[in-house]
Amino acid sequence: MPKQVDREARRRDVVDALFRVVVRDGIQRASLRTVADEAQLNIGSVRHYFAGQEELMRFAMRSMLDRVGARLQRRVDALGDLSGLPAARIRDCAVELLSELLPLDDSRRAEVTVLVDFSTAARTHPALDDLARETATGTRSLVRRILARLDTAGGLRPGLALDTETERLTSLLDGLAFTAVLRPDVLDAATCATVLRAHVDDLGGAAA
Amino acid sequence: MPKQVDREARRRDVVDALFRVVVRDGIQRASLRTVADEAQLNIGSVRHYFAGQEELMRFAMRSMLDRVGARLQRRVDALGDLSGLPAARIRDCAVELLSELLPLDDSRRAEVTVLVDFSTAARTHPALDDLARETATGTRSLVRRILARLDTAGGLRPGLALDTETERLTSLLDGLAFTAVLRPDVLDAATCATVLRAHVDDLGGAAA
DNA sequence: AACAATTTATCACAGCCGTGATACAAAGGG
DNA sequence: CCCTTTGTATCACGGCTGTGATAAATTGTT
Repeated sequence: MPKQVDREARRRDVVDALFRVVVRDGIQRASLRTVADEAQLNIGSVRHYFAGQEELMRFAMRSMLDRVGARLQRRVDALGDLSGLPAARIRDCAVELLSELLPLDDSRRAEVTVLVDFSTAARTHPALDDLARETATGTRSLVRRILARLDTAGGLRPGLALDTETERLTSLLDGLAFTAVLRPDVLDAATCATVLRAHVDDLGGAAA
Repeated sequence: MPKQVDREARRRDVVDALFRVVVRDGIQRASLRTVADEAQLNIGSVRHYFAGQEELMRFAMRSMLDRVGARLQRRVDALGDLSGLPAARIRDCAVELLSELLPLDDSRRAEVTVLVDFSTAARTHPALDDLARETATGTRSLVRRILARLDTAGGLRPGLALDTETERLTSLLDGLAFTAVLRPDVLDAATCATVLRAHVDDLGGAAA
């Protein structure tokens, strides 16, 4: 076989460059040429590893979903078995886990920025539709599982509907992420965390 | 004086055409040429009424802010004096008012779609920054006033911090609007309304 | 009728874009 | 050494963008 180049690694390099462009200049500016420049590659090389713009975009969004999903899974595994723990402790874990979806540091800010740009772009780009849908349903699925576990541990006030609470908490997270990314001058990371904490505590009952 | 053309009316026509393009194809596709076509005007005419792309965009976003703001003000005026009313009734008014910010029908869906597109675009378009900021702070200001009035009417559970609750409710609204506009298949109008209702009721206490 | 201001309509230019086609370099297997 | 495969680089094309410059049509006033 000819040249020995790690194809997958190259693709990841290109996608990383694309993420930097999206975070810095927005998804509109993420053309094959600008991404190639950012990756210090020739546009011909980029086109060698990706069939075209659409495949690059889809692969990039899929990579981001996998990345966030993997980190979440790692966090879940690290928590281990929670059965028998006091409700307050489980609430802490819930906050910790959900915090992964908020732009509380530069790394997560970059991720959420990319996801917001991709999700909004998907509205008018059919090629990204299924991935954007997966993003929305994935978050809901995670939130629902967390609330369910919280419930079985007695960490949920009686009279709350799981369906409604799932949408409520998910929308709260989405809104926090949205504004924290787009308007850091209006909503900073600390306030983000405070609001999430307040909501989860509130779900558990009056006692702080 | 020469030709008799209502300059402001023409500008409004162009802006309405721009909104239609943004809702249909996204803000990226809202070029001078496509907007002129949508308005059934020559690009030369559009450029006669607007100095350039930037002024058109700014004027359009300002128009949208004014439109939503005016409708909100009308709603507030229609409510009249609420002092002395039972807390439950005030909660109803709060829900009614805040529902204006959610895409519960086609008209509001179009508005929210435009605002989401403009707000995300503003992240990388300095010309729109102040208007996007105004959007975010305006919503917060409204939510805060509503919560404050709810509080004085005894419609707020004790132990809630106004600052935090303002951010919480605002983020909830933003998240609902965001997903309802981008993923109507995941979050429909009815669920939107249900969640808002549940949150406001929850702020008032256990009793539904 | 003549004029002037407004409005409408075109043309041209430079700059992006994605992409097809193609040439060239490099590297490992025969 | 040759040859095939892989990677890199470049050119050209059509299409879109905003915008400057300019012409033409329209309309009210004088």
